[in-house]
Amino acid sequence: MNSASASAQQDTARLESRRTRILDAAEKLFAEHGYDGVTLRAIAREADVDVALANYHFGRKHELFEATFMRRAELLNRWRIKALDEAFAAAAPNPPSVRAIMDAYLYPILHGPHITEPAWRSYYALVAYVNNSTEWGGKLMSRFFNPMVDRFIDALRKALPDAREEALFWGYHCLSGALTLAFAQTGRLDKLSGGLCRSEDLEEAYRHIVVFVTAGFEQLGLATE
Amino acid sequence: MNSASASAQQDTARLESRRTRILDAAEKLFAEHGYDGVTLRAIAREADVDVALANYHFGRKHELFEATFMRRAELLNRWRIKALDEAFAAAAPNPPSVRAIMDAYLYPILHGPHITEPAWRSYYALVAYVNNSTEWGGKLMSRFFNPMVDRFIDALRKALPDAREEALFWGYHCLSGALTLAFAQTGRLDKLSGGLCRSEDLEEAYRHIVVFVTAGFEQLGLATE
DNA sequence: CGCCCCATTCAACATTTGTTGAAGATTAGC
DNA sequence: GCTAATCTTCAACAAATGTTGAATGGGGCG
Repeated sequence: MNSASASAQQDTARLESRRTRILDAAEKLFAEHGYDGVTLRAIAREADVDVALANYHFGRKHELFEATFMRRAELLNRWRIKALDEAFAAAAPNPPSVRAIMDAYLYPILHGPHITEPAWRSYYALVAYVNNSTEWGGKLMSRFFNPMVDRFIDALRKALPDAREEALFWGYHCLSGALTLAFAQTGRLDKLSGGLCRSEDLEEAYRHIVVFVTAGFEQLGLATE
Repeated sequence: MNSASASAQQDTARLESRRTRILDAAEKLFAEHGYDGVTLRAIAREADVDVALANYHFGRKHELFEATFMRRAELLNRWRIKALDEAFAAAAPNPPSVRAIMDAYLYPILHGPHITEPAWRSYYALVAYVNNSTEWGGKLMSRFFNPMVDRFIDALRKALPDAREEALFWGYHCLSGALTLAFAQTGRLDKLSGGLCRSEDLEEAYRHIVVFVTAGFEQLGLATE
C-alpha cells in the first residue's frame, strides 16, 4: 500500500467520529471479555483515542456499556416487529401460524448481509453475555426487549388458543435460551460434533432452531397438563 | 444467642476446612459477578480468611475459578449417566424414547433436595456464565461435560434413527441453551409474565423444558430436509 | 482578528489489583 | 517434647484501575 492511499484511509478513519469508534471498540471488547474484563484504557487503545474521551462522551463506564447495548437493540426490535406485522398481514383474517411467528422472531436477525459483519457478530455475543448475566440479565434485557417480546407472546396466544399462559412464557424462555446460545458463538458445537457443525454458522443455526422451537411451542400449546 | 453457642458455631465454622470455605465463597461470587467482577480479596472476605490463602491452595486466580467449576461438574455427570443407564435398562431391548432421554438429562439436576441450596443455585448460575462466555464457553464446558454429552447424543441417535447427524447436534444446542438460561435465574421471566412465572422455579422450568425439547428433537429427527 | 463552543488531550489522583516471600501458627509422627 | 511438614497470616510489591480538572486544539461567527 502506498503512502497516498494509506493517508487517505487514515483520513476516512479520522472522519468517522471518535464517538462511534469508541462504541465500536467497546462493542467488540465487551462482547469478548464481559463488562469487568474490559478497561477503559483497552477500549481507548482499540479506538485509537485518549482515555478520557470515553468519559466525556458517555459518562461512567456502565453508561458506556448500556449505550453500546442500546445502539443496535432498537434496530433488532424494528426488524422483528416489521416481520411480525407482515406475518399477520399474510395470514389475515386468521392469526399467523406458530411457524410464521417463529420465523418473524428468528429470520430477520439470523439472515441478511449484516450477519457477516464482525461488528454485528460482536453485538450478538454481547447480547448473549447480557441475557445470561445475573447482574444485567433481568434489567437490561427487559428494558430494551420486553415490549417487543410482549407482541410475540400475544401472537402466540392467538396461534395457540388452548395453551396455558405459563406455557407461553416458558416456551419463550426456551426459545430465548436456544437463540442466546447461538449468539454466544462459543465454538463448543465444533468440538462436540467433531467439526460437523460450527457454532458460528448462524444461518445453519436458524434452520434448526426454527424447526425445534416451532415443534416445542406447538406441543406446549396442547395444554395437556 | 449466648456466647457459648456462638463460640460453638464458630468452632464448627473453624472445623470446616478453609479450603472449602474459599471454594464456597468463590462459587457464590463468581456466579454473581463473573470472573473479572470478583477480586481475590472479596472472596477472602466472604470466606473469612486471609487473601494469600487462596493463592496457597489453588495457585493463580484462573485456577481457583476452574477448581470451583470442576468441583460439582463430576457429580452432575454421574447423576445424568446413572439416569441414562436406567433409561436404557428400563427400555431394553429397545432404545429409550426421546422423552426418556430428555428426562435423564434434565430430571436429575432440576429435582431433589439440592436445588433449594443456595450453593447449588450459585453453581448453576456459574455454569450459565461459563457456557455463554466467549472466553470459557468453548473450553471449560467441552472439557468437563462433552464426554457425558456424547453418550446422550448417542442415545438420541438410537432413538431417532432417521435423524441427520447435524440435527442431533443442533438439537442438543437448543436443549443446552434452554437449560442454561434456566440456570442463569435472571428474573427476566418474572418481569415478562407479570409475576406469573418465576425464573428461579427450577422444577417448573423442568416441566416445560422437557416437553418443549422432546417435541423439538422428535421433529428434527424426522429428517424432512 | 477575537471570541466562544465543542471536542480532545494531558497529567495526575487515590484505590485497588494479583501475587509473593518471609514469618508465624498448627498439626502429626516419633 | 522435639521435629518436620503443612497450613495460615502478615506486610509489601509494582502495575493497573476509573475518574477528574485543567489545558489544548480547531472551526464558525460576529
